[in-house]
Amino acid sequence: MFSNFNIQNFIYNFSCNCQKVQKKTFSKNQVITTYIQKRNQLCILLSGHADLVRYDLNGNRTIVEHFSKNDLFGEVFYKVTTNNELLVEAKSSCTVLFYIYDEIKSPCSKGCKFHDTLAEHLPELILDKITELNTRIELLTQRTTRDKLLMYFSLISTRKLSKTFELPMSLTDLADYLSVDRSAMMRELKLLKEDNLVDKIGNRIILLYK
Amino acid sequence: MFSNFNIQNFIYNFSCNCQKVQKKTFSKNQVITTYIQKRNQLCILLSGHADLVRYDLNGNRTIVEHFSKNDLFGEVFYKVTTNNELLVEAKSSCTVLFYIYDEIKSPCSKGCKFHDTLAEHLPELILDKITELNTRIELLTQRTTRDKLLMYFSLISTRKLSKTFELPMSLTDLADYLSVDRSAMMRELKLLKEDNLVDKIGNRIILLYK
DNA sequence: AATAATATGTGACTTATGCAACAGAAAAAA
DNA sequence: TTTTTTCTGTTGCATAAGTCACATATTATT
Repeated sequence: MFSNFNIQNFIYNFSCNCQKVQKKTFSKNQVITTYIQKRNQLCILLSGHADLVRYDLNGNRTIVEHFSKNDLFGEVFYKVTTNNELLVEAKSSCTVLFYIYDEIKSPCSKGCKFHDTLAEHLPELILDKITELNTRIELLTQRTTRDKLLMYFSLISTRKLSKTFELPMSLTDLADYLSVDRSAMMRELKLLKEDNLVDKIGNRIILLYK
Repeated sequence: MFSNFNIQNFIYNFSCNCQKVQKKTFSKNQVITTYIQKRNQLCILLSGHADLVRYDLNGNRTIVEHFSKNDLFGEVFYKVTTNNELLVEAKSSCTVLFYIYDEIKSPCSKGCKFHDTLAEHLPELILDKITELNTRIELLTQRTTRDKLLMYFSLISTRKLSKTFELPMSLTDLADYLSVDRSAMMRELKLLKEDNLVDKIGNRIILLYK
């Protein structure tokens, strides 16, 4: 995912003098963080699964992003502009590395290698984030639930290098991720099966088209 | 829009030795650029209006982004991942500054001030882009056409600091931007008028709610 | 192991949205 | 100016998608 920069090596070899790095663990359904204005928090998901979730005034829940191991999140990647609540929820037990910035690009005054390396590689990391966001926009601009499902499956299939895969989230969550009604999505999945485009055993998907 | 960095001063005072900057003009409906893989092009719209447009296999057109004066675009902000065609179309006469990078973060070997300043401020510029993308995602995750319209109007209203404003694009384009059918959108606009939430005289919108 | 909680799967019904088609207004081109 | 093109506004109809409600399966919790 990350262009040239190996985030994994980086995370496991970091050293920090500035006391601004914290590692915390969370259990399922706990709120990992809420996004607020003017805070520059950067988080790395070391293990587990988590979602960036928004609740709107109508009670609709939207999964804005879905995070897996080594994914980065935090206000650094999401300047808060509207007043809808944004929070990151643990979908399973999670370990998270928290990092608070004063200034994004300036080097750390304490000579902290972690901070400096991160600042150096931030442009690449942000560009990767942009790619994800653009993909998400492409997904959301699909006009029908069917097209959203097919595109989503195609993305996962490409990522997993296989036409058969387990969904990385529950079907309930997938509906909130695609921004469609769950039961309507289930109906469409049934139609996709009937049309022999997709097979489905529980949460395992098998793409049948070439 | 741009955090600390004044893009306007920057553009009008640039100097460049590396011959990689070009200024071009376009007339309405001309294709300014197409997005392709592995090219690092950065463009600045000096005047006019333009759209980043995607055409899918079903013939649907989606306006991915709408650009006005001083907006930045190009592959730097959009790594091409899918094989859908992406192009920037002039909506009126446009002047565009083109810039080709070899490496995004490295300083210019020719000591080109333009290049260096841009590289220095790229993180901020990209973060601003992220904000736009996130706003766009929030717009697209609105479940109904009504909610999309209301949120879009609210965004423009905030930007223009007025409850009355001219739409920055045609209604036909707005439908492609919100990813909904044009006639269905027109119908919803009529319903918004009937419900006294919005008034509309041609392409001028007046928000009536507090 | 028993209970509770959450997720999946489905159907009947309503509503929102897309589609096609057209007329008039506005804008662009000749 | 006149002509052509594009945009706006509207309708009838078909269909996709949301709502509600419930049964069953699966997964946590006690």
